[in-house]
Amino acid sequence: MSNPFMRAVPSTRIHPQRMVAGESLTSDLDTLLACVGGTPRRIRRGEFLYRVGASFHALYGIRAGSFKSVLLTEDGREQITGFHMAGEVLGLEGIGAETYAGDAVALEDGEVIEIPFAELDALACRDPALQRELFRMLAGEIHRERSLMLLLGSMRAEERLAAFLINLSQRMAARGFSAHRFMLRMTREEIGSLLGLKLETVSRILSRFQVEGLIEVRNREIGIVAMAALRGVIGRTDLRREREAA
Amino acid sequence: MSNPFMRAVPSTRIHPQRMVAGESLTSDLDTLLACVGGTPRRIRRGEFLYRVGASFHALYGIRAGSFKSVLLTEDGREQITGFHMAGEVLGLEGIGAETYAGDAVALEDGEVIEIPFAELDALACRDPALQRELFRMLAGEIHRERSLMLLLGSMRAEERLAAFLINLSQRMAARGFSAHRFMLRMTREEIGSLLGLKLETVSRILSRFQVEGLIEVRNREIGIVAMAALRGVIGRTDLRREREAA
DNA sequence: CGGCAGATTGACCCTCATCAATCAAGGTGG
DNA sequence: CCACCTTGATTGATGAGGGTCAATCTGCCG
Repeated sequence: MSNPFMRAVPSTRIHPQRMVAGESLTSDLDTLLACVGGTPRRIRRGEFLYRVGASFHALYGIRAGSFKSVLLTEDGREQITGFHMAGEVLGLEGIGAETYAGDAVALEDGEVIEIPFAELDALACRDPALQRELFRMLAGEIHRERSLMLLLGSMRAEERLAAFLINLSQRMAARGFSAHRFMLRMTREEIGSLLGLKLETVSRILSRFQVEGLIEVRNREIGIVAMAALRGVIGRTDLRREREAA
Repeated sequence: MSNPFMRAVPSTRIHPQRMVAGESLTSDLDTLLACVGGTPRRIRRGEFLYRVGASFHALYGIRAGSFKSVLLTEDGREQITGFHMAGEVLGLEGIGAETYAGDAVALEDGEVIEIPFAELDALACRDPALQRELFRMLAGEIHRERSLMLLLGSMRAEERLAAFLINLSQRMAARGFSAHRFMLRMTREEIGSLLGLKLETVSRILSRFQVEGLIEVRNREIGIVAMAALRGVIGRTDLRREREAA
């Protein structure tokens, strides 16, 4: 699983020399904006970008801030299906459907670009490159979700947390920020919701990782101390660990 | 969660009067074949339709038989991401990518139609309706996978099994077969792999459902005795059950 | 008939959810 | 500025749910 939580971005489209902290990189969003304009819109923490069932009319490119995608069951349970940061595009799952399939909520104040889908669609009919790009983004979405399914279906709690941290680290690095020290934008409960765990489990395992010298945790600030060891967590079974110790 | 495992098919595209056992219905596959031709190909149980990493060149419409989609982690774990039956289309996740994202394996002897994607793609550039149809199918795939994520992330073993059986029943009904009696095409282990459970748990819970009078199980033959009660399993917590009993 | 894959069932125990208490950090109003 | 409240995080105790190991059983095919 290369990227359990992040839309895969072909490395050929990244410009390493431009990877300075905070500078925006070539991304799905840039690709779209090169084709159509969009309307900027400020959004505040807790606000909904769109809600499940609302009629699909636009994609949203994230300029600043971060978001969560949320799904609901009819019996009231909710699950987070992803966290999203600047440069990513939200609302893709509405393409081909009449309505948005879930909620998108801002985790902090931010800014998005609203890209009307009608325009995009009209353009895509005449521009095969854009059409291909849209397919590529949808396929990326499918890939990302499959990776998460794999995590939810076959990993243990420790492995899930390790995979989550590694992924966040990679995404930060890809955006030009430090891969070893970053702030979580979401609560423990939200992390648990994504990973299929309870918030107490998330908290306990973060503490355990700290005791083991893998990471440093101070509230929402994460420092990755031993990346290799963190990667090693994925794949290890506790049974094995105990038997080796015995 | 309307359809945890099945690609959603808008009801307007179903022809109720045609729902006779075994007759093929209007499906994604028919829609594609109305646009482009395809090459029929017989396939035997256990054969691979395509493998992860193989270069993406075609979609496959299932004419007969059933298939599983499988994903692998680099550390060797595998997980099934879906079972597919006649009328459904495989390989969608390759659209927009260069390679197939997983394996597709036949669960029994069957027949597929190979639809070269190059042709489809060329047509889609000139035919907005076809383009829209492809987007719709991709969105359906995303929707199906999100539902499975929800199941994996928030349901208990009993609920997962109940959801699985209900979904199979609906799909059988949609294809004109009995919704109350059908054969499983996959092993307990494969069911477990889809649902994030071990084969013993699958077996135990099927037995429990039988004792409770919800279903009848004889090897791979499933009879659904109390559909309403089976639906009721989803949402109930065992704690609640025990406290009510006490 | 024997062999084998798949299914069932039991015994045991590990992982994680649950319940609950405490703590830290911010924000608000006096 | 401090008292107060709220939200989020940590940590402990306990037990249920489901994984693991293992024995047995069934049906099927050569």
